[in-house]
Amino acid sequence: MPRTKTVADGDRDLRVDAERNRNRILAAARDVFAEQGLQAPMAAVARRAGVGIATLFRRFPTKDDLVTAVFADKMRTYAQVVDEALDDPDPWRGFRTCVERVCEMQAADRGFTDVLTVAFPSATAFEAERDRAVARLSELIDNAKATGRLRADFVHQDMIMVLMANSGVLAATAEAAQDTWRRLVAYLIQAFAAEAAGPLPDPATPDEVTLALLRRNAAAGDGPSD
Amino acid sequence: MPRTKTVADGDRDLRVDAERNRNRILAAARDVFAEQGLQAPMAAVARRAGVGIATLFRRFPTKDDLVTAVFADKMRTYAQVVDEALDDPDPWRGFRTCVERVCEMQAADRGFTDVLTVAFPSATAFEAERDRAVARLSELIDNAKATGRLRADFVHQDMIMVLMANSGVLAATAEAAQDTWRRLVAYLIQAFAAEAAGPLPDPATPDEVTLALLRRNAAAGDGPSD
DNA sequence: CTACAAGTGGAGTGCAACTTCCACTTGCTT
DNA sequence: AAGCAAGTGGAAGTTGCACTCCACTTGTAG
Repeated sequence: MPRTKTVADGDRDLRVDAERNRNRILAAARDVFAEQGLQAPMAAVARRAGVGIATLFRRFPTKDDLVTAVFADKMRTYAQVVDEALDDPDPWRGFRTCVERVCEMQAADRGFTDVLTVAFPSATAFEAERDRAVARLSELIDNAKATGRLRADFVHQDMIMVLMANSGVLAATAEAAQDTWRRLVAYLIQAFAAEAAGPLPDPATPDEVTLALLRRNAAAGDGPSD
Repeated sequence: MPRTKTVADGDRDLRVDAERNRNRILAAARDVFAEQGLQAPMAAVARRAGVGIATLFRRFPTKDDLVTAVFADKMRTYAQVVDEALDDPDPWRGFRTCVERVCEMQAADRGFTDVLTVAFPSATAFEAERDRAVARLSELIDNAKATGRLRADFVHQDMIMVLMANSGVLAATAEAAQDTWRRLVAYLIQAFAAEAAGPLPDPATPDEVTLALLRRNAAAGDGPSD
């Protein structure tokens, strides 16, 4: 038994060249998706990575697998932004910075915008990260509310709403008026301030929002019938 | 000279059955796009209209042509909403109603959401309507500002920004949490109130926003090169 | 150095969409 | 009533993509 194969879940140990190619593919996919969005053809990723298409599909049997792998990282980074915001001695400033940072990341990555707007792959890879992020975010929100600066009726689902809204602006302004998202975010943050508080419709439940965040293309098979 | 052919621009007078089919196609397209979005196949429109595909393409040589024809109407309706808002004796209430109504229309029509988010066809058909709408909108905005309720740094481009943002929320919540857009709009309107006013990044120029609104898929040929 | 399993690349397949072609039908003119 | 241009439907053509197949190459164990 030459190979030690201790790792079970998906990646047994690859031959060194294969491992190198795998990394190249991931890096290429990160770039390509960020630039062109998720609809970028697999061939483009392969070309950028300098490998054949077959190699790409051997490592990631389906496009969803590749997308998932690429964005698992990103999701981790998002969670990290929340962590950093928690370190800010001024929770309200931390909160605002968090919103801005997250939207900025979105603006820098067309692929992530697509993930929210257009389609999303298998969910499981993200759930752990998501739950952790939600917990931290709720903490941040509570702290900010405690200062009296964040309106009391803000809920963590609103953060996802911000991402969705930002997503729409980014998608529409990819070619022109590219800084529009900053204005949107500024408006929203001002709306989140306690002084601005007026009545709001009830938010969706966290579960509904999660569903909205992940579902999307699962319903691709709903029959248009006639 | 049997046929009177007075109408020059695109539609000479059709045979009565052809005219009937044309109307059926438009009605079908309106429905199909509203339900399924712009990515609905042409075949679905033909099927719904009860005509063959060739008939559809004879009337609208390209999918863009059909989309344009369908949404020229809608654009007119949008402009009308602004007109109604101008009639409101309370300009600030008129303004808020206008924002809500427009977003509501968007929510009711998945196709219009796509027009903003995903792609857009030839521009010319809309320009007249757009210019008129902008003029009326500016008037509405000025009136609302005069009451002191609308913040002074609001610009008409912000209305498009609202549509874009709403578009993102709607696209993401098509399957779940479908009322999220109402909460977004409520937040935004509160942000537009004078009391909430804080510093904002400069808006894009009107031209940039128009470009962003119409361009989108014109750049489909930009070479990903490597 | 040799052998072979793992790895590779590019041609090929299937599919879903837009668009075109063409043999047939039909409303309108005389 | 007859003729024919306008109109029609569905079958093909085309393109763009995800994904597969297979003859070849290469890292590595003995």
